[in-house]
Amino acid sequence: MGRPSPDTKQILIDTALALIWMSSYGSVSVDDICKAAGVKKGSFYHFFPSKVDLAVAAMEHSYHEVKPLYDTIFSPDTPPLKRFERMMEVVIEKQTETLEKYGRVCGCSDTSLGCEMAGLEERIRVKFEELAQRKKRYYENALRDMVAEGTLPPDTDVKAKAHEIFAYLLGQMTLARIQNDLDLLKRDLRPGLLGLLGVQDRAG
Amino acid sequence: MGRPSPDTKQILIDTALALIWMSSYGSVSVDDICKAAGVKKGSFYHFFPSKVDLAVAAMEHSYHEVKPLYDTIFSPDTPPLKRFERMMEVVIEKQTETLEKYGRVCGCSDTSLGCEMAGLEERIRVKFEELAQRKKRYYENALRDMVAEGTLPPDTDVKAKAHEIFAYLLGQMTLARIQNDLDLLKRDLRPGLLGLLGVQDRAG
DNA sequence: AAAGTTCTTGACTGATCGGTCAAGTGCGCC
DNA sequence: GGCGCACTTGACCGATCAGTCAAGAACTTT
Repeated sequence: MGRPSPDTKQILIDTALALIWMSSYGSVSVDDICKAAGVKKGSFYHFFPSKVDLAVAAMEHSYHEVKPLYDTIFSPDTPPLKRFERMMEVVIEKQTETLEKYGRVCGCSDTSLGCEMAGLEERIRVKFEELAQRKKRYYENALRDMVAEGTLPPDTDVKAKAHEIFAYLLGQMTLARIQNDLDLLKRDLRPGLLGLLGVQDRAG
Repeated sequence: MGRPSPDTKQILIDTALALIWMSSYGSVSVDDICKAAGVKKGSFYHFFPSKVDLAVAAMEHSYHEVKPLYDTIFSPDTPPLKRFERMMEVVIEKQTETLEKYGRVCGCSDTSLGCEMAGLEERIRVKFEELAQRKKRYYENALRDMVAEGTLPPDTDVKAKAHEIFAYLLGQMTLARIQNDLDLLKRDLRPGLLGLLGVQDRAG
């Protein structure tokens, strides 16, 4: 067929992301990905020198896909606390989507991949750290606005608090994934994050 | 040699736990475990019908190993807030141990195994859920004491708060594992958990 | 229209995977 | 002292693993 499909690479990335997110890196083979993507293995290795290269590309792609949404949620035009509240809503919406689309709660793909592979593949660890930094920057930015408006005390360690919030989100999503249960996330995500922010709950 | 080694089974469990904790379930083969344990594969399958059976046994074993410590930390003889503070110290001590012993921050073995395998092996999901429940019971117990002594408001949802704390710990440990970095854990674990508890930091 | 580049194809490799098996080997017990 | 059970051994299985390769097909460039 020659050079007909210029998006073969993108199909591979999308397929791999879905398969690995649903199960795990180790349990999804290159053959699995190729079969699901309708692409031959030779083509796979034309675009990606190895399986981990595809995984790294998938991490990068998944971030670029949600970045516009992050920019909207964390718009300086929105009151900072509302940004966090909107983010929690979106997290739950996204998890509901994967539950419907893939039949299970999938959690955060970067975290699952990172937890499994960061110790074995340095490039995955590096990519995770890069994306984590970029996400935490949104939180830090909002926290600084909260300090400015007086919602948080002026001596707040913004970087530390952003890390705490990130860890908490990641923990809740990972638990939801492992237990394949959205109800706990829906019930407990919000009050915990508000507690971390040090603001009392004034009901949804 | 006949029947010389009555602890072959235990050696296999210990070896498997260490190897899987360091890397991942998928990247450690039965051959790897046998080789590291100095046991032949036939013996492995004499004791365990499959690789996942060993993993489940390892999860169970790791819990029984720390249970006495949990009982000490969460002794009703200790003021409840102090229990949480002591637990955080122990978490950091344990992570420091694995860093020295295995050369990397390993996080929580159940979480890593659960995150990787819960969607593929129902028995691992079930075992994770059982152990998570048992750990959360310690937190709930301490939280009830905090309500009783007036540190927490009487309408506190103890189960929800225990879940939040569990998720936060799990998130911090998973991040420490992925980034292979103990410093963030040391800096941020404590203030975040105190924030979740709704008590201000009165310095360590 | 010829040459060069990009992509596809399918057959192939050696290594490794989880798991099996028959044949021992040494011990406790009658 | 011999029977039977618990355990060990090493060879073995078919399937699958990540990755390779030579050949060809379609497109671009000249």
